[in-house]
Amino acid sequence: MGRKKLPMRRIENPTSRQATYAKRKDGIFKKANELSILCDTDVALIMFSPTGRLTSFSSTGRVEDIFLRFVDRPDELRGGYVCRLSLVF
Amino acid sequence: MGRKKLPMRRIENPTSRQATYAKRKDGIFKKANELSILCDTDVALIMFSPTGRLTSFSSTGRVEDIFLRFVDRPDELRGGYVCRLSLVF
DNA sequence: AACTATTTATAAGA
DNA sequence: TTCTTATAAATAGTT
Repeated sequence: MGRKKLPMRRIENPTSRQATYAKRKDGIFKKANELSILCDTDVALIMFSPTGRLTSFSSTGRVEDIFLRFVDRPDELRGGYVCRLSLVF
Repeated sequence: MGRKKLPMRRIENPTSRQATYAKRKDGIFKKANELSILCDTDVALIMFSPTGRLTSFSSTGRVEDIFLRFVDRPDELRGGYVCRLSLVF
């Protein structure tokens, strides 16, 4: 989106990187919130900013509660994807 | 987005709810992946489908690794938001 | 599973 | 830094 298409790689300029983080953090937050409401499902989200600040979101109770439901499942039922390894968009 | 604006409440029709979940799950996945690449930062995401299936994403290593960095912080530094309580969009 | 009309997110710019 | 806006991207309803 936006005036130009952003190449999908690390933004080298620290000011731009932080600015993009601030905007996209809000966006993904909103998406997580909407997903949990529209689909009546549980979502947990943990994000660290480029400067190390933490933001977390949980659709219900605490992040820990949702995380516990995650660790209770065997690996093969965790639906796990790791960035840059098995994810290609 | 889409042909009509969706009211921000639970989608009652189970087929529509699952269809919307499938689309938006992919979208938020993509956003999480892009955020971690563009801003060179860590992101973890856990989502349950309306039928209980789990999907997880981690920008680095395992979800557990990022979660451990979360629990290591005192509450006031966790940047926590809970849907429908402190979040208003 | 694809399509496309619309809505939404956001990169630059002010 | 907060606001604007041109453009890219996501997606609701449809086929």
